Amino acid sequence: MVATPESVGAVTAPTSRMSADARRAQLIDIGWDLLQERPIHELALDEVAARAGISRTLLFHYFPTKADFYVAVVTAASDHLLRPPRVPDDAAPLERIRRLVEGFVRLVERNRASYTTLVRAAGGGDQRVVDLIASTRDALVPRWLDAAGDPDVGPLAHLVVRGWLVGMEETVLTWDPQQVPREALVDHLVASFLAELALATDPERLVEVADTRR
Amino acid sequence: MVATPESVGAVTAPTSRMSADARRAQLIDIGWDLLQERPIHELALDEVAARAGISRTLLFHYFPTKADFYVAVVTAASDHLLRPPRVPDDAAPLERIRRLVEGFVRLVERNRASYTTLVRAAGGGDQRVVDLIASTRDALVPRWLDAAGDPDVGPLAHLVVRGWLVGMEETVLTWDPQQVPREALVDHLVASFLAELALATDPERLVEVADTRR
DNA sequence: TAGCGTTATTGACAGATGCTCAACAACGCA
DNA sequence: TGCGTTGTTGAGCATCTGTCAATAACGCTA
Repeated sequence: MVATPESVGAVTAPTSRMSADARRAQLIDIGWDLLQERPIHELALDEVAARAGISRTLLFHYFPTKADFYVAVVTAASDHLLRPPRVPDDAAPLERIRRLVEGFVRLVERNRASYTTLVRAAGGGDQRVVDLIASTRDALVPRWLDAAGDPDVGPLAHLVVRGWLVGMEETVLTWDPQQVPREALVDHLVASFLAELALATDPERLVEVADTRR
Repeated sequence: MVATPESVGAVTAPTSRMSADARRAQLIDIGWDLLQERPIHELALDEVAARAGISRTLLFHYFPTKADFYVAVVTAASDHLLRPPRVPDDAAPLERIRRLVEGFVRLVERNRASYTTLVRAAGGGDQRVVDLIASTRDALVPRWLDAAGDPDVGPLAHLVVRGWLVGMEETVLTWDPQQVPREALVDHLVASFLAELALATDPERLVEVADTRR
């Protein structure tokens, strides 16, 4: 279980003997909280242990190395934040894409700090974390293609849709609602995705995309 | 001076007394080489000093903390790799954008490992590095807008062009020339940028973009 | 309830690393 | 030749990761 914003700073009760699973979960929870405040190399395991009210040795009992601990924390956060979105089958492609965009914007609105921490972890940390984020992104591509009604596209479309997703991530993360209205952002992202996909598969369809914008 | 792929592993001569500037450059050079192999938190300053043939103390003389050293290394690499591209004024917008895309693809082709190291540094390291990469990207946006002949656009266009640039970065970095021909990639990116910009400013122009693809 | 195996838990220790301090030595200049 | 500037270093301190052997709490069975 990963810390949600509500549980941040929750003081854990003075610890007696805990079950292995509960202890692991507690430590990961604390690790995630602390990782919001500072990057991994500035985080001492002493502090994690202290917050849990246990000795540092016990931490090493559950996670052989600091890197292992780090990977466990980021993996848990990834499971929590990047849960694959559900798209209703009955809606039209345009509507399904809009739902996906809406879902992501909402996710960032609710967990901006956590999400930033997570994607930044993709860079600095362990190779396993880099791979984790990369494979999570890879897994996202077919979902968006399915939603668009274009499941079977060539390698170029796969490649650029993946890039588009990363670009959208950056766009939404740097988005300032004061400068750009929420609806304008969502509208643009939907049209942008359709245009990108059309360009990579069937350029004639671009005209249709233009139509949806008038 | 940042290490180019050619200078990697160059053994520096046994050191006598060096000028401050030369020593700094040498240390940054070595730091960059080592940063290609492993992330910053796995890099011991002992090793940097050993490669330079000096004591660890001297390293601290030039860079007060390890973080300072890291920032200096990444900054130097950024200056070298992200040098602002030159665009000829005489060409048409379409051609100028193509030049920019070509330039970036070529940059990645020549320095894939270095570039990956650099953008990954944006995540793991110091806050100053995060800011550096962010401001470098910000500075890139007006250049692309100028090239497209649309210097004065609204905040939405700024935002999405910035996102598009990050997406393109990801696309080119994960691009596998075996699966997608170089020309197809470049063609797509050019059209994609124009479509993105058109969507954010003047949707009617999308039709023109479609024309350039037939 | 007593005994016993399992395992959660810990204190003490070792090795590595970031960083400080005071002193030395090479160089330029009057 | 002498002197100030500065490039350079070894020794030492504090912190942090990781190890090891021992302890104590718990569940299970007789």
